[in-house]
Amino acid sequence: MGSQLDDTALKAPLEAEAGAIRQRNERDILDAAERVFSRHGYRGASLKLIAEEAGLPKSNVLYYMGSKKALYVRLLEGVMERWNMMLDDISVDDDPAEVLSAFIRSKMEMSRRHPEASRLFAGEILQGAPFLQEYLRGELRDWVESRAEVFRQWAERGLMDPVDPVSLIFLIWSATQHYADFQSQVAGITGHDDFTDDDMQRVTDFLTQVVLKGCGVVSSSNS
Amino acid sequence: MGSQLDDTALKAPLEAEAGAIRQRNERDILDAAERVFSRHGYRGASLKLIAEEAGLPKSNVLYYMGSKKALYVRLLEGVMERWNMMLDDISVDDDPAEVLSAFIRSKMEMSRRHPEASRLFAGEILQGAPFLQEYLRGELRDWVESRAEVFRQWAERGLMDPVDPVSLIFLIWSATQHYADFQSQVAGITGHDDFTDDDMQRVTDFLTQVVLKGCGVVSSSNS
DNA sequence: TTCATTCTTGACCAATCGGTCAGCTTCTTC
DNA sequence: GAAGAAGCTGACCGATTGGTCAAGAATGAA
Repeated sequence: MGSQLDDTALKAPLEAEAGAIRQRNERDILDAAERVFSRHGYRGASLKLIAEEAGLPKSNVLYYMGSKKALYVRLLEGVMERWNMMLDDISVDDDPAEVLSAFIRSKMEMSRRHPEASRLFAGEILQGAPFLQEYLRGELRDWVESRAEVFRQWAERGLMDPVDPVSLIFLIWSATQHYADFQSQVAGITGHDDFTDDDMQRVTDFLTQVVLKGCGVVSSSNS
Repeated sequence: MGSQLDDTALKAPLEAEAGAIRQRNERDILDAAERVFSRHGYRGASLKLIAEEAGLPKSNVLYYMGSKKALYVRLLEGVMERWNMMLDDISVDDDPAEVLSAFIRSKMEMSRRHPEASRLFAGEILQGAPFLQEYLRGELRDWVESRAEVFRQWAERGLMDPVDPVSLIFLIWSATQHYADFQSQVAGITGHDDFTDDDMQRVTDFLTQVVLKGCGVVSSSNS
């Protein structure tokens, strides 16, 4: 439905795309909130701080977001949306080496480019996922199960070892997210306060090598 | 100094071992606090809740611990102490396969047996390690560096691939801690609300296999 | 028994929290 | 330019926070 020209010349009777002012302010608030929530956790973050970070009075934050909880949930939804786009179109006929490499690479890039979002998610899970339980047991579970099935079939075809696919997914998740969630630990130990793109590339190569070799993935076209 | 019989018959002029009442109450408070802090984070945890969990009035908690911050720091110190005992005596002459297996196994057992402690630590790191920066840049860094040196020498002797040892340590840390820190995610996705010892064993075997094979560790005596 | 030390606790406090609201200004649309 | 919608915000509220304190109860060594 709706063609391509409903861009600005529409009344937006329900909500959809609101005025330009609203759009800009909501963007500012969400950006600020992502930083503050990821730094202090849900309860540790205060609306006052978020408002200051966004350069608005506290009342204005409430005006646009309704409540602290609503703001938080909206942030989480945004993260999940970006998240779900990953590995969205793999099939048994793809090359395992390529798919797993791409998976590791894109998760590492996520850790590099959106560490706050990653930490926001991590904090939510760490505290028992009070707002995400439904998502975990629903969408995400299905996502994992369908990828796991592909891995299994690769194993059957002898393209990789018959390892438990779910454990493999967890392994890649945890190893890559570590560089966002535990950034301060990584920085403290390596001494690199600024983890450069080069550092990140080295880690990506390391993980790719270990995972592929460790799972006995036969590389068709390789480096 | 001090022989073995200074057990109970001593005045304890400074602090050391205080009265039996103090010892019992402090233990109760610390246990309760570990649960509450790990569940709600530092700022999310309230002294009132900790007190209730410990079965004491709030004032009593302050009486023994001084302040919320002091209680939290003391908990962290306890976790670090247990932590530092791991892999404390490896040498170049040990068998890489055995050492790495033992490392993975003991970290998995830690995740299994002390998930609250693990989550407490994770929460602290996630928020930028405000209380642990010194520890990270000092003790822990040295710990990592000395283990890394052993890994390097193993590689030189051809006992494993020349992978970056620090990345390898991070990989094992993250993959094992995942099962404590992200317990709710693991539970939500696998459907196993109770992750049994058997599940844990399977994951341990998986990780051991992938890491050893992935790093080209030659197993001398193997399974 | 004496008496100092340790322990226990409810009342209280200033600060901060998320959230409401009335009244204001600024836009948009005809 | 009138009128209604959208945006803005300081004052205010009840609840909760970490922490203090004084006064009393229990404990233990002499």
